[in-house]
Parts: sequence; C-alpha cells; structure tokens
Amino acid sequence: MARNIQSVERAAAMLRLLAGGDRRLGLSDIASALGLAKATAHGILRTLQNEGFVEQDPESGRYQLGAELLRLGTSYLDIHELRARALVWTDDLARSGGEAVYVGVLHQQGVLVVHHVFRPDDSRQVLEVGAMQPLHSTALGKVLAACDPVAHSELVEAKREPFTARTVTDLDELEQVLGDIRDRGYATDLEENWEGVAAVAAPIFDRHRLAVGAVGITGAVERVCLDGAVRPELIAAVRDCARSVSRDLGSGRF
Amino acid sequence: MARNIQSVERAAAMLRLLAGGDRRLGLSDIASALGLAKATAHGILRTLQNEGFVEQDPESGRYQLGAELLRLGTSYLDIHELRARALVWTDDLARSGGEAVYVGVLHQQGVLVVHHVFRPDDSRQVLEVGAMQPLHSTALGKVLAACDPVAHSELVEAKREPFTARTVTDLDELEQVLGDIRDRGYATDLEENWEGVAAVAAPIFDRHRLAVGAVGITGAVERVCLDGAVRPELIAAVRDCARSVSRDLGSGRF
DNA sequence: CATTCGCGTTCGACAATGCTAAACGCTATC
DNA sequence: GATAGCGTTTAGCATTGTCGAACGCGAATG
Repeated sequence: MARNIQSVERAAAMLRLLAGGDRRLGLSDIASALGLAKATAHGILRTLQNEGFVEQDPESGRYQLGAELLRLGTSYLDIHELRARALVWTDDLARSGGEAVYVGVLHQQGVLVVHHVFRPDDSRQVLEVGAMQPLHSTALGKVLAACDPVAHSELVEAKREPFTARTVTDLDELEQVLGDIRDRGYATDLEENWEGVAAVAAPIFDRHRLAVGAVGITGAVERVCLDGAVRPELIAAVRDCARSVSRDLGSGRF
Repeated sequence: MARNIQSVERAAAMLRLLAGGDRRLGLSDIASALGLAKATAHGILRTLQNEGFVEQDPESGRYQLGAELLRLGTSYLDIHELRARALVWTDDLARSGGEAVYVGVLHQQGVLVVHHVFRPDDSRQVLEVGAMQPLHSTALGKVLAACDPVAHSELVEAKREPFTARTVTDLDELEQVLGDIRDRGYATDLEENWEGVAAVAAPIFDRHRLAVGAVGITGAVERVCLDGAVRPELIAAVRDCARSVSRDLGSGRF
C-alpha cells in the first residue's frame, strides 16, 4: 500500500487535536503533542491559517479551528444524498411520533448525526447535527453495528464505556443483542446512554442492501415507552420511515 | 514572508473544489482543475480519504467531501466565543421580534452564518448555519463592511452582483450607504438580496471596540417594514441585542 | 528595574519527502 | 473485441518540507 502524504496527515492531526481540546492551544502544545519540531508545526499551522482552517488569537497567539471548516462541513451536508432523501420523511416522523428524530451514519468509532428534527413542541432544543454518538449504547449505533460489518468491527474494537447502569458493555452479551436486532430489524435504547431517555432506530439501506445509515427517534422514557418497552406504534413509524428512505435511495438506479 | 506548505495548500484547494462543485468529482477532473499530475492529486486525495476529509464512491470512483469535516465544523461552533455569548440573547430577540435571527462573522468575501434562530412559528424552516451571505446586499454584510476595515476592503474588491432591482452595486453609492450605517450604528436591507425580504443588523464589538460579527433579524417585508422603512421597535431590539452580546464579550476585561 | 523564562517566529542546510511522467489494470462503450 | 477513459501504481529525481538553533518579544520573577 502506498504511503500517505506526511504533511497532510500532520495537518489533519492538528485539526483533530484542536477540535478535541476544548480551549485554544499554543504552538508548543501542538508541536509536543504531535512530536514535531516547533518550526515544522508552525509551517503547517501557518498554511492552515492562510486557508482559513485555523485561526490565531492575535493576543495570546494561540490557535483554534477556523471558519472554513464550518463552511465545508455544511457543504458536506448539502451533497449528502442519504440526508437529502431523509429530509422528506423525517419531518413527518417527528410530527407523528411527537419526538425528536435523528439520522446518523457510521464515522470512525461512532455515529455521526447528519440530520436532526426537533421534537415538535415549543421547548428550547439545541441542534445536534455534527455531534457523535457511541455505537454500543444508542439505538442508532446498535442498529448500525448490527447491520453494517464495518460498524460491527468498530464496535468490537472500541472501548465500551458504561454511561448508565443499563449500558451493556460485555462483548458476548452485546453480540446477542445485536443478533436480536438483526432478526427484528430495529434497535432500542432503554436508558442505556442517558438516564430517563429511550430511543428506537432502524437501518437505512442503499440499492445494494448495504446499511448506509440509520434513523431513529429519541425522547423521555415516560413518553416513548409503555410497560418497559418502546411503544409499538413508534417502532412501526420509525421502520416505515427507514423503509421509505431506503426505497428513495434505491430508486436512483431503476 | 515564509512560504506555505505546498501539499497542505493543494489539499485545501481540493476540499474547496469539492465543496464548490455540486456533484462528485473524478480524479482527472480534480487534477486538471488544479493543474496537477494525476498521481499527485491521487496521493493527496488518498491521504484526505484516510483522514476522513473526503470519501470515495466505491462504484464510480468519484470523490466527495467526508464526514470528518462536519465533525470539525461543529467543533468550530462549540469553541466559538462570539456564538456562545450570542446564544443567550438571540432567543429573546427572535421571540420579541417574531422573526428569524442570524449571527454572522466575516469570512473571506462574505458573511458566514454562525448562528440562526428560527422564526417563532410552526412553519418549516431550514437551518442556515454554515451558509454564506454576500457583503454588499445584506444587512449583516453591510454592517460588517461599515464597521470592520477588513470587511470593507473585501467588499470593495468583491464583485457585487445585483440580486434584485434594489441591490446597490455602484461603489460610490455603496460607500455613502456605509457612511450612513456607521453614523446610525445599524444597517438595513430592503429587498436588496431577495425580493420581498427585509432585514436589520447591528455590529457586535469585542473588548477592543473592533467589530467581530453582527446580529440581525430577517423576514418578509410586510411584517418587518412599515411605510417603506424597518419598524423602529425592531431596530431597537436588534441594537439592544448587539449591545448585550458586545458587553458580554468585553466583560472579560473589566 | 534587571533578569530569566517561555512564547511564537525566522533562518539556513540537509536529505527525506512528495512530485512528475509513464505504464498498468480495469470497466464501460461502440 | 478493440478502444478510450477511468483510477491506480510504480520508479527515480530534485524539489520540498523538515529539523535544530537562534531571534525578538512579553510576562512573570528576583
């Protein structure tokens, strides 16, 4: 396998480093974190700055992410075909279900939220598009891990942090859950990721029957569940939505 | 001035190229568009792909932007101080004004929207965070061009496209408008960018009295205007909001 | 008030790095 | 079944980016 361009790899590592740290980082911090000479790191950072990918606070001299990333990230959404198809159906799902709807795709060791419809009431909600969700403790993540082999191996390799008392972290137990999900065609999350929050999700397939994403609804366990299980009409609505989006994706060919 | 890292510059150009074209691009397209040998372009693209910045359609072999950009773009928003301060005040502005609220910063030759509060009714609206607005035909753009010297020179150099019959494109005329804006402390857009849409915006200053962004409201001209001018109470509300955010930004010092 | 420390930045020389051009395998097309 | 175009790989050269050290500056320190 051919080697990668060193400078570009390092530039990407810097961007990821800046995205991870919750405050601005100095040049020395960045250089030492990546094991580079200060001059090397400075050259890459200067270029990234000229391109708008990082910005430098004139006072402290520290670096942070740049505005161009937001512009490009939005462009990613504009091009995203799965998201475009999902837009049509998710509004209806949110309205009929009365809960927030999320659409996610596999990205690295988690689920990247590419679409989010607010719960249809007047409460204050923050948009979670661009956020990541864990694979092992969310409905979106588990349904992806069950239906997408790549996601499955990512789940196996990832460290599965217990977020609540109900989070399943044991691998054998999780495999059994994933098998059930494969059989039933949907996944649930009963307070496994956040206390008091439940979710259902179903897989979205492309024209080759490969799972390319998932759609699900999330809400307070009191509203979403009945007798300790997700309400059947919500499950049906989510699966219908997933099927509709899958059909739209597949219809591009024929 | 020291030179920039060639590979990183080229990688950035590729991302911008992919963001511009509204469909996926082939390797040959990218290479010829940037004047590179195919192998050179391929090496950079392969690296960007491994880092998650671009994705390749397995069937056509074409390239598009990758999910990592969305993640990083969201991280940019999380860190953004101006946006964080604005979050508190813009909800109130949207509610009291009854219209959509936008917060923008200068980016290249336009205004990048970093925050957007929906108009408080049940109509279907799409989030415009990450989108760009022109400098010469929007309230956000004009108020930035009037108060930020950098934005001003960008406006002078940019080509000022006429979007409606009321768009001001002549430079002398525009300079006079900007002078008025400076004097009054706010800018309006009366159907200069979209037919039937009017807007008001006011500048946001940091602790050094430098304009770092702008906040404004946008809506149908019938609701926003009265007798051919923006309703005074809306102007006052926008200016109050801008002042509040500015005070929050400056309060770090005193 | 002089000193020192740490910061971001610049400089210059070496060689490792990534670039160029040509050839490869592949699929789709006529 | 020949051809044209695609994305990909290979090999060798020199351009390119890297490194270590030194610079200027501001803030903390004695």
